[in-house]
Amino acid sequence: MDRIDEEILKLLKENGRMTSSEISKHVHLSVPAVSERIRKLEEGQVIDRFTVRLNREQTGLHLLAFIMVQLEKPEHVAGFRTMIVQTPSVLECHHLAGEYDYLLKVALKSTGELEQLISEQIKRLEGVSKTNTMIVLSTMKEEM
Amino acid sequence: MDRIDEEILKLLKENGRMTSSEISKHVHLSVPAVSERIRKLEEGQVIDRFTVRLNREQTGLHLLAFIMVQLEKPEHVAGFRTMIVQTPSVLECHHLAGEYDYLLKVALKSTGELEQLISEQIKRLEGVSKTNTMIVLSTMKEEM
DNA sequence: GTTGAAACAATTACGCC
DNA sequence: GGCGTAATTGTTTCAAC
Repeated sequence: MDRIDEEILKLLKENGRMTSSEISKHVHLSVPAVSERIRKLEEGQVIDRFTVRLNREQTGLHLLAFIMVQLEKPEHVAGFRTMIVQTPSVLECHHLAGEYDYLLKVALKSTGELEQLISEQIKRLEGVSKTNTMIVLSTMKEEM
Repeated sequence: MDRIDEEILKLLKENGRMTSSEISKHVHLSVPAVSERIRKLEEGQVIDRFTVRLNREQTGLHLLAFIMVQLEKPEHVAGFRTMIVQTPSVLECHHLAGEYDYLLKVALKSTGELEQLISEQIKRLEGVSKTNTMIVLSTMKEEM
């Protein structure tokens, strides 16, 4: 990972479909050299994967929220985990140190969907003792 | 946005560099038809952009945290905003409804860097009355 | 790392419904 | 508007160095 790799990653972050020939013009390297560097960045797991960033608003997901969840005992983690993985509206789930055990980032169509998620999916789970929901009004920055 | 568009988006989410000819085999459409659909998804802002997802661990960012920030008065927002935009370790910043005004997602190399971010950048700002930091132990799910 | 040829993919122009 | 085919153009891969 040298300066050129970092430059390539920066370009690919801005446009993941930028061609190696286009990148080669920026970093002043031949096309095979660029391709090989990208291949190695993928192989070395620096690049997790190429993906597409969707506009949630355009797909009807107008509501973004963070839900903090407290789980009573570790034996309830398996059921919680299953629910998280199977629920597409849960974008992120982090295990936390502190008062709450998990932080969920969820994208939904409406407050109705949020109510349903909290009442019928999260709070219904065994072991969920407390939740705390933060509604996002607007997003200033959102990167990976 | 029909079923085929959704299938294309699903494939591109998994691999943003998948070629149109590869996609065409999955959706049973000609290559120009696939290219045109992708172009329109970009034009119609459903696709925000193509990007690359990096492995934070591999790039030395071993610490992930969420910081909730309370700002006293709206006149302090401008300075806060500037700091957020200029700080690369801040991956996300959401304006919240509730007790805290902002939620930050930050990726750092160490707790030392976290201490520095909180003490020397965030708390030093005018108007920051309270912060609350949640350290991420592990991440179960992280999508866009 | 580079270059150049071969293989592959995207784009364009067209006709079709 | 949306699609397919075929020719052109552009890009990547593979070999040799």
